[in-house]
Amino acid sequence: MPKQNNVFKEAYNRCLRLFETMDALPSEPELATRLAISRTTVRAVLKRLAEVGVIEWDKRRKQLLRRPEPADYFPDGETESLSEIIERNFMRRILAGDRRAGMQINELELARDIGVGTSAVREFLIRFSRFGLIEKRPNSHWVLKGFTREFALELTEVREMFELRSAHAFLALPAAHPAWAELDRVEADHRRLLADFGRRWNEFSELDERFHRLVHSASRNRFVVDFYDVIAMIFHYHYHWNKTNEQLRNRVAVEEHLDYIAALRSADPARLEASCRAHLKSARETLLASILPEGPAEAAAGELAEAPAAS
Amino acid sequence: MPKQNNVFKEAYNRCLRLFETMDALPSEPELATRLAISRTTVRAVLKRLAEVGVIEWDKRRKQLLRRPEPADYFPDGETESLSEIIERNFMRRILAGDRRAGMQINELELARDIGVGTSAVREFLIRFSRFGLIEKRPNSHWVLKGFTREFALELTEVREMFELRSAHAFLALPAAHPAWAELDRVEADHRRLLADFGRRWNEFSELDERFHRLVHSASRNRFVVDFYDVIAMIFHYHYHWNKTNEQLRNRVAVEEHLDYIAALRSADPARLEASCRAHLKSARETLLASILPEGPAEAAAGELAEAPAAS
DNA sequence: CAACTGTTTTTTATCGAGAATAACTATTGA
DNA sequence: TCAATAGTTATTCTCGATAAAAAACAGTTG
Repeated sequence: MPKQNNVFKEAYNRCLRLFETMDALPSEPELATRLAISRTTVRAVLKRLAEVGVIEWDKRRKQLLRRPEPADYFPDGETESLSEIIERNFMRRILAGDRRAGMQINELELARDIGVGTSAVREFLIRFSRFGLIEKRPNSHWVLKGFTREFALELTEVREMFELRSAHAFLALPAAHPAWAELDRVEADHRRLLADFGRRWNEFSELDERFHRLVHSASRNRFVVDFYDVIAMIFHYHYHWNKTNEQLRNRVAVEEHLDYIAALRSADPARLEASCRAHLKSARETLLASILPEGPAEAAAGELAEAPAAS
Repeated sequence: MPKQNNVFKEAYNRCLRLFETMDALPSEPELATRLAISRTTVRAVLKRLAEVGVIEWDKRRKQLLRRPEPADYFPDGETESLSEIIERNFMRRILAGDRRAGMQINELELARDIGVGTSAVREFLIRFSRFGLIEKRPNSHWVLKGFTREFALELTEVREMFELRSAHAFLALPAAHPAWAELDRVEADHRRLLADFGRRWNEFSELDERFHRLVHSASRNRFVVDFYDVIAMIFHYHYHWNKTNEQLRNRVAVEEHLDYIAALRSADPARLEASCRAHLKSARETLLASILPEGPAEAAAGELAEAPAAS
């Protein structure tokens, strides 16, 4: 079974969503641009829509016959890409389940458990390795280094270094730079969120990433920007699984962000430094608090795993 | 033709080299440890050695029949691993050959040109992408971002941030830490190199990496340490292909290293800062000098390549 | 004739197979 | 008995095949 047509299915769903509020149907190239897919897939989607009776399609005469209904959509599970499936499964395993450091990771077993080919798992692991949580023993297995306290400290150390530098670089951006406009929008979204916090507090995670990526982008340095992928990945799963005090934590973070944004606008480096540091400190503490304290048993397991590698 | 047996061949060659000066043949597990391979491969090697008549092998009675001759060795080229072959080819293409930024990279074409399977190329590109020189358009091609001036500046910016911090962390290492002993050895090797510089100056590249990795290791931060892989890769190919003033550059660098080492020993943060900065500055200038100045044509090419990505 | 549609070619994403290798288990002989 | 060896099983690494998706090419139409 080579390649699932999840690009098609996902595009089909997004197309339906589009047609719920759209009357004049756009041309094939325009749809392709809108959905960020190739025209080949657009035509497949249109063909199916015509078959199902949502639209009438004769060359360049396209007409909406009826509004899409919930039953028209493909189920969520089928639109997920293979790498997303693998990532979700893998992260659940190492963050939630049996996450002993030093544990071996078996490509074949992972592939069988998730129900995908080994190549997909291999490529995922290679991509994932840049996050520093796993390490390859050539011609042999992968070693799980574990989402440990050390990992969190190393991560936040670099994060703080990069973000402080980026924040200062932000100050130096010319007033006409689009980042300032985006900062306005991000701030407005923060205030909107705060106004209805009781209901929408769980939207914070997304906003958090958007704000910090904006700050990092001011560094104009691909290594700094790319490093945020590591942070985003960790925080994504962290937000996803660690629910203790979540609402309060998020509320504090929103306030800190607003202070941080004000500091960026103040053009006062000292104030920015203080505000940025304060926020980074509480982010670090939150992350550290979510990590189970490790006993010496864990360290021993790590050493045990180290030994057979040499032989 | 699945999988080249280059681990076997390389182990075979190293085994021959071992047997040139060895009389009592060791056991299988011991040989495996010595050659850092599995016993299975050791047995394959022994089997072949017996077939060729270098040894006699009956269960646990092994005997050397004759000394290995040059003709017994496998040719060197065949001992290179697949990923090394791909890396070398790829780097030659983008650093030496047609290195227009924005250029598309075609997996299939690369695989055909190099003469390997597509999976090997895919996996290489995924691994290589963390160096920030290429970027994937999902479901589509890779884009070469190019070894440009911007790349070099972004690389050195992070490098300087990390190395300064690591150098200061080095000062704080306890006197008993093994890094100080390694620093002694590295310094001694620098002096030895300097004593016979006219002949051995091209050994500097290796020593350079060893020294800087030692400094970075003091950070005790996997992201800092791993980042040196990017630097090492770039400098490796840079040393390999840019031969202008090479000897002089290396000599200057050796002197700077010695000053840097002395500064580490001085326990004087201000002196260390100055010495480290001076060396990093000249490293940056050397790297920048090796990059061809880019005209506006290059930037235009980059923009052109950006456009079709959306469609 | 520019934008669109129809058709064909190329490339990517994924799986399964098989050689090379590692890991595990049983055996042997001093 | 126990360390070294022999035999067996499991896993990684690589390739080739195939469907999905993208891209290129070739006609159409207002």
